[in-house]
Amino acid sequence: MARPREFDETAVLDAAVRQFWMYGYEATSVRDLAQSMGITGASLYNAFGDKRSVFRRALAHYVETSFGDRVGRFEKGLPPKAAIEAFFREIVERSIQDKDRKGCLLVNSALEVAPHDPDFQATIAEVLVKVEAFFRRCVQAGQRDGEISTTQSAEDLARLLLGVHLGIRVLARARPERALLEGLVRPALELLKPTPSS
Amino acid sequence: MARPREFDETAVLDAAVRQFWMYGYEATSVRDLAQSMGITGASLYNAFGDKRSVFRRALAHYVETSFGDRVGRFEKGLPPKAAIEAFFREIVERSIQDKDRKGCLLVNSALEVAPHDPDFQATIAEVLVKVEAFFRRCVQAGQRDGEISTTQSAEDLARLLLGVHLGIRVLARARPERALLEGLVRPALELLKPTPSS
DNA sequence: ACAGTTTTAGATCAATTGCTTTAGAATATC
DNA sequence: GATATTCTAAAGCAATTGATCTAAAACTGT
Repeated sequence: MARPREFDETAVLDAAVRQFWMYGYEATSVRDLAQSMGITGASLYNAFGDKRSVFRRALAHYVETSFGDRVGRFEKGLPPKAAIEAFFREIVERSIQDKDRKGCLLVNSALEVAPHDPDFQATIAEVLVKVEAFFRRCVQAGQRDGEISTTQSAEDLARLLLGVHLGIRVLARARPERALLEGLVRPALELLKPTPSS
Repeated sequence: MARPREFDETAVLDAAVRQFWMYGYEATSVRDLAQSMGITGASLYNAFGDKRSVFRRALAHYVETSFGDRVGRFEKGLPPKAAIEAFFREIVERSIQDKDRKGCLLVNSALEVAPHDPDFQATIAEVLVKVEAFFRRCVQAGQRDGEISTTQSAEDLARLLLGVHLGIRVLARARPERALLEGLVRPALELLKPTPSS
């Protein structure tokens, strides 16, 4: 019963993601946002409420299309250890390819916005728990199949993989060098190998 | 031949470090800075030039007193493997203790300011190279002494330790939980152990 | 066709940003 | 003790910030 919105919501969200991803929350002004989203400031406030809400929506959109998609592709389509390897291979490759050094919006936000915003703190921590849970499921399945070592608990191995993952995301912004990132992953994957004796 | 400065430079730098550490570069205004440093805005510009320069000095001061001090204490006073363990133990402990979730100013800056500022990009990358070099020296020395495994190259093990370190720094801001951080470090240290067979 | 609603665009708001200026107080050298 | 220099304090600068308002344009349902 009224004039319909002229813009596609997921399309403008993609643009918002890109902007926050490149410049962070604080350094992105509402005008920057509106321009890159191709809408006016009034439309932005009309459709989303305020800057924080745009960010909230953008972050959720990013997590869904980035991490969620990756987990879906690898966990269901590959054996556990291969899923872990593919996960890291893809992230390393994208980190090296990305000339903008954007890193990971979630990790960037974990450092920039989480510490001073209880809401985002909880949201971001939850996602990190999900990343850890993904690794844990893979490790547990691999341990059952005998393709992953059982000398360390699945919990600890998952924690290590989470940490390695976050480390890669930091280096992707500061030192996106292939030798460094691949060399970092190599020992981590080696740690998963079962001991030849058992 | 003129009126001397009324404030102690390292004291105000400590205050600047604390401010940038807690709120980041963008979210810290010059007024915030001046107030926490206990000097006026004019004195700040008089003594340091501009906000960027204050940050540059503060970051250098932080690296020196934080990372530099730690390396000095552990590398010279402990056997190589113990130095690595002490390094991680101290960082984990401080991360858990810190109610402000400040994390590490260097890592925070690597994500916030490095990607868009070539100067800081180089500076921060250099420090990360030094962290990696510290780990590599420890691993190499440990491998010579036989207390660290030689199944992986010292270069790769150092890269892994660097990545684990950065991962801890991220989690320190988002999920500073003892079980998580200690569980993360455990497999990494296990990886260093020489194989019993050799 | 009309009424009702919601979109747009652009001007505009007060507040804050990094930074400068002006004025005066304080000190080392001669 | 006079001079020169550099400090501090506070007001003030233009630009930008997040957010709002007014009005005109556009669409749906009756």
